[in-house]
Amino acid sequence: MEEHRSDILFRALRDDLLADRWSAGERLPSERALAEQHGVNRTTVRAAVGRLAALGLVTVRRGDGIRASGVRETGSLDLISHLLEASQAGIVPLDVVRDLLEVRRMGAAETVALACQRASEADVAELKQLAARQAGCTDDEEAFREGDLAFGRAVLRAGGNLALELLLNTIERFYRARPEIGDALLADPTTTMASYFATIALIEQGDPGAARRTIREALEPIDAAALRRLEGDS
Amino acid sequence: MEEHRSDILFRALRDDLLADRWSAGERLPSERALAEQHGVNRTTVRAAVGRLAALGLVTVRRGDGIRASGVRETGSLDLISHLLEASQAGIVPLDVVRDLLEVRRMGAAETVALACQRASEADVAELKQLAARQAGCTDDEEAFREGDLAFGRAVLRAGGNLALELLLNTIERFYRARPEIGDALLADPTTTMASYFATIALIEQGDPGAARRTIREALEPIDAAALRRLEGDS
DNA sequence: CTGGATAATTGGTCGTACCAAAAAATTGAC
DNA sequence: GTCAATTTTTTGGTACGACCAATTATCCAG
Repeated sequence: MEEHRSDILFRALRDDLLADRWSAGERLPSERALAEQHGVNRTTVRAAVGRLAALGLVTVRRGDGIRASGVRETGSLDLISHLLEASQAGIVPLDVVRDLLEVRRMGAAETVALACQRASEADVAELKQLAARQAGCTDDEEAFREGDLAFGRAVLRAGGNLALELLLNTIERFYRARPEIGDALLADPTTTMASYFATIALIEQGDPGAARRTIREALEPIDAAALRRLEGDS
Repeated sequence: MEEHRSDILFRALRDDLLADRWSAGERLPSERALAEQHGVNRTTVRAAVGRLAALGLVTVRRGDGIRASGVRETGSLDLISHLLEASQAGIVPLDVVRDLLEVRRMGAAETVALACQRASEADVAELKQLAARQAGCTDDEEAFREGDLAFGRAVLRAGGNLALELLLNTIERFYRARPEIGDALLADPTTTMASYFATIALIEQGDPGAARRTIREALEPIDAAALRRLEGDS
């Protein structure tokens, strides 16, 4: 559990910012004031504010102060993992999940499409090997899950787009922050295995456009079902 | 110009990390050691390391230390803006631009597709108004450019996907860091205006699949041309 | 009112000291 | 000798207090 004092302060300020306690451009209290208000040292405040700045929630300028910056205009995608956590934020969590799943579909379709264009024979061979290895551990849930990630990363690498890899990292961080979401997306091993071979077939076929359509159409019902499942829980 | 001592140290460590000076999981020198090596206070080191951690380049644990984490596995998309800057990094800048343009095409296509599904009549009316306003300032370059951003954001808002908005923020930060890239993507106002009306028509048509294909096909030659132009410069 | 010098505010860095978590070294039982 | 528990060391997290530098707000002369 995160319980550093700077983490607590970070969360508090983050929630306030996401709840629009300060409008864009408005100045937050000074570091000294924040320190006194929250009963911590200025060192701690600076650590928390630094994280806010990295997320694009505030901009800090010496002599001026800490200014809130519009979330929608300057926020980083990394913010996504925080939107669910923010208790007081005026955003419905399920919308965030839906949005992220849409981005995931988009990223997955593009990844396979790029792999269609750029995958080498060695890449395809590796994918086949990974798929085969997965077939051997359909009973060991944890190993299967890890192998699933490895397969996804291999496709990503075959696509040869670093930006896309980084984008998927952010999404993965999101799953890690909320395991129940990752769980809701899991299908049974048999279905998953079938998707591996379908993906490999698409890549060998080499038609990016077809790959985009196929992947999208395959994921849409899965995501919709996951969303319904999550809706039922809450 | 950034010339805070923590910024300088941040860049130095970032470049070393991107150049794989430390392999994934390996420990960097302790904060105290880094402070001495770089002739700076530990406070400054902590500020720099905090930024690295926010980018997913390192993980910091009390008692353990600062460990490098594989860029491809845990890096944030925000890293993209830094990949070009990193002088010693073993990555060819143009590849990064190509990768990011691919992500941009993907995001743009998805944005319009979502707008097809979710744009209200008010949204479409706003888009038309923004396009009309742009028609009125085809000669004022700066105003036109600003209006262009506003139009893009309006489409994004019509799509109703916050994650996509945040994703585009990151890409925009990238342009801001390297203005020559944004410049290379600019078309003449007449062409741009035509793309506005084409976009609006697509949204009114309401066919997401068609929108994705159309937008993608429209952007591919533009991006390819920009890439060639950038290649010629270097 | 206006423009420029001046003062007050605010973030950036420094130095030191101490706490807490993790890892490394030591010790001791078997 | 081996391995477990314990102690020591290392390392990040926080606290004060002080001073520097950029920005803004203030005040005063013209």
